[in-house]
Amino acid sequence: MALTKKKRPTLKTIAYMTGLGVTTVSKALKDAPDIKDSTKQRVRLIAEQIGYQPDRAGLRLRTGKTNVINLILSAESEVSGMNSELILGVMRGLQKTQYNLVLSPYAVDMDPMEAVYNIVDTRAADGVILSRIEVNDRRLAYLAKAGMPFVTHGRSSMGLDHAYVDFDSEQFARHAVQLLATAQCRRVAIISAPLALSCGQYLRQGFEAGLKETGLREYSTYPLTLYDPVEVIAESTFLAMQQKPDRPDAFVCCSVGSAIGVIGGVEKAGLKIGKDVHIVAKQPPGSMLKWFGRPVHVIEDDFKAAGFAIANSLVKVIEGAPVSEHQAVVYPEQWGKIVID
Amino acid sequence: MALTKKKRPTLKTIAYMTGLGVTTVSKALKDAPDIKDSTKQRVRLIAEQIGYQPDRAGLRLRTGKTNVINLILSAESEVSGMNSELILGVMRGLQKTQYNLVLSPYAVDMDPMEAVYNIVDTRAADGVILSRIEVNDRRLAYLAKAGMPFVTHGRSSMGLDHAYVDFDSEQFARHAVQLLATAQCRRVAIISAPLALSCGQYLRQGFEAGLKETGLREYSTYPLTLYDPVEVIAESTFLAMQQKPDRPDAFVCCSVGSAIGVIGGVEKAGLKIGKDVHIVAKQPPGSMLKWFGRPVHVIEDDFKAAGFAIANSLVKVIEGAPVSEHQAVVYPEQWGKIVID
DNA sequence: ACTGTGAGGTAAAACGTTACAGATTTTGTG
DNA sequence: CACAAAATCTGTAACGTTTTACCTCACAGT
Repeated sequence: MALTKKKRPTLKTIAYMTGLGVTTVSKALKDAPDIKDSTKQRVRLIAEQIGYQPDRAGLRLRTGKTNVINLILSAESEVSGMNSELILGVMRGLQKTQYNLVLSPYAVDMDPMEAVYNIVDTRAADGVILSRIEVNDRRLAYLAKAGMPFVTHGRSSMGLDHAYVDFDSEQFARHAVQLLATAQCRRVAIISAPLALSCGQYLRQGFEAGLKETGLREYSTYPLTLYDPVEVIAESTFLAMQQKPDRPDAFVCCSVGSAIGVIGGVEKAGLKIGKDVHIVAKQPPGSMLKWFGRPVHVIEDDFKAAGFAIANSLVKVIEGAPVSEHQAVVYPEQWGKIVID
Repeated sequence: MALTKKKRPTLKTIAYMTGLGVTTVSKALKDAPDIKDSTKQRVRLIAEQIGYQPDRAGLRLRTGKTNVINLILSAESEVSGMNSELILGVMRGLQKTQYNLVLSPYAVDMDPMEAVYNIVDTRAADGVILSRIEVNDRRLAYLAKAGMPFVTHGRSSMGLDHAYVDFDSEQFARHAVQLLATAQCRRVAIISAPLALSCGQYLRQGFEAGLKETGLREYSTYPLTLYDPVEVIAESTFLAMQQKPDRPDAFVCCSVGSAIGVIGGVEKAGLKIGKDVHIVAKQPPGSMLKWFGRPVHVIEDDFKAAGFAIANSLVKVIEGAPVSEHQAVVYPEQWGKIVID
């Protein structure tokens, strides 16, 4: 019985119920100054009662405001744990806001610009979140020129002033080398990010600064990045371990996966982590790394917190806040926590 | 230069360019039967040229079609790897379609129905994807009654015919017990999903069927689920190992995290995986579990593939396909692959 | 009595789209 | 050639919202 097909209430509904005009209701609900207080009260009461919620399509059509935030991310599963944490953080940051989060994939086999083009010229979102930022990232240039607000996870070095939240990769790499120096290491290898990415650059800089400060040498011929499969990293590490006189005795790993690969390679060569080889790794909080039970120096990079901060910043930037006030480089105060079996 | 503020082309633009009416253009683009072929050609050509794309807001306002698919997921990071893979799969499945993927968080501290209510009565999506399905899930009942298409990751047992993609948990648990029986185990514990979840039920059924077939006994007093923190699982396992005469010598682990916890607990007690204790675990492909180098029987649950299938099914269901044609229970053909150090 | 002012309200238009009911042109038939 | 029928095209209204410009009324000042 009475499967009353209650239609969604609109401004018109409220107008009818109050006896006012649609315009008046609209203004009352947004607290315009030219509506009597008592009227506003009345309108709000009814709106509340019947559960009025503005129609997103009508609003969007009229005002151009989409109430959508678009998160562009790689559709590959590499480092998917990182993506996952970032998404979670963004979701939480957007939770109490009016914004919907939509995900745009960007496959490796397509032009990275495509997603950006699409969002900009269909005006599909009020703001955009990007990660995997390149040193010279055309996407950012395009978004900036188009006047589309955006916040990136990672800085860029193209003289473009934009909002970002970034882990201090430079400091991480420097500290990592220092830690390894105090552990009496001599030859250190780094499994970094590709140099095309801005974090790759910062890691490099920090790493080299660390080498200079400590006098450690780099075990170079090691062109791996954290995007390489664990298998590959393990195998390369195994091979490196065979270089009897000159084998690396220390690794800086910029991801959990690469640390695991290195552990695998080292142990396959019959050597021992924490004795023959020392590792400093970056990981998100709660990573499984510690359950490996190997003594690895760990520095935490909290992707979820980053996502949260990014979401908050983006909302502010959309509301017109200057991007210069939303540029954060973060680093855990308590770094170098050592996890031992 | 000429930063011509090119406005987005609309039907009106094309109408003006072709000299036709807006209605005609609209119909031509959707291949209506009452438009001359040559006209359609002409309209399509121009639309192509100027890069016309229908306005989502206008369309949605007029037709009620949102072109949005909503994925509801827990905002907690527990088992986030799984979420992540599922999301990736869904993204890929929606890649070439007209649909946008929007993510709705559902925090533990809020009514699980809230997200569903919201989507339904603001008509925020054309279809919904749900996971973590309960035996008797009110969300599904509500969606069904509201006529909102949905596909779940997991079955439900409430006599409601709906579309789903599900891993065959029952078979998994049964096979797991069989594998453990051939390894000469006697007392087996299971770290399952909560019984409130439908997969918890299936796991239980399969587990008990396996016990009956093989004559193995359950090490019961073990109320943990895969949602418990790894630390807790490790500690409980450690304690269980102290029950000298009656300690479990086998574990069925329904997630990577629980397997890791069990490994931790067992080894803390000074026992050896593969000798004193055997483990069968379920994991997504590419999990880090194998790098633990412990001999664990592994059966793969491909969340990404599930997400992909779910997305495809949902699109079909939205288009009116009967849900009975979109009910899949999957299980890897090649199961019981054994990973040894 | 006329004018001006401010408070409180409103109708109409517009955003981009499609359904509906016509309108116009072309074709077929006797 | 007339006229019906078919083919092709079009204007209007509507979806829900906000903006713009306008209306009405009461009241104060002259």
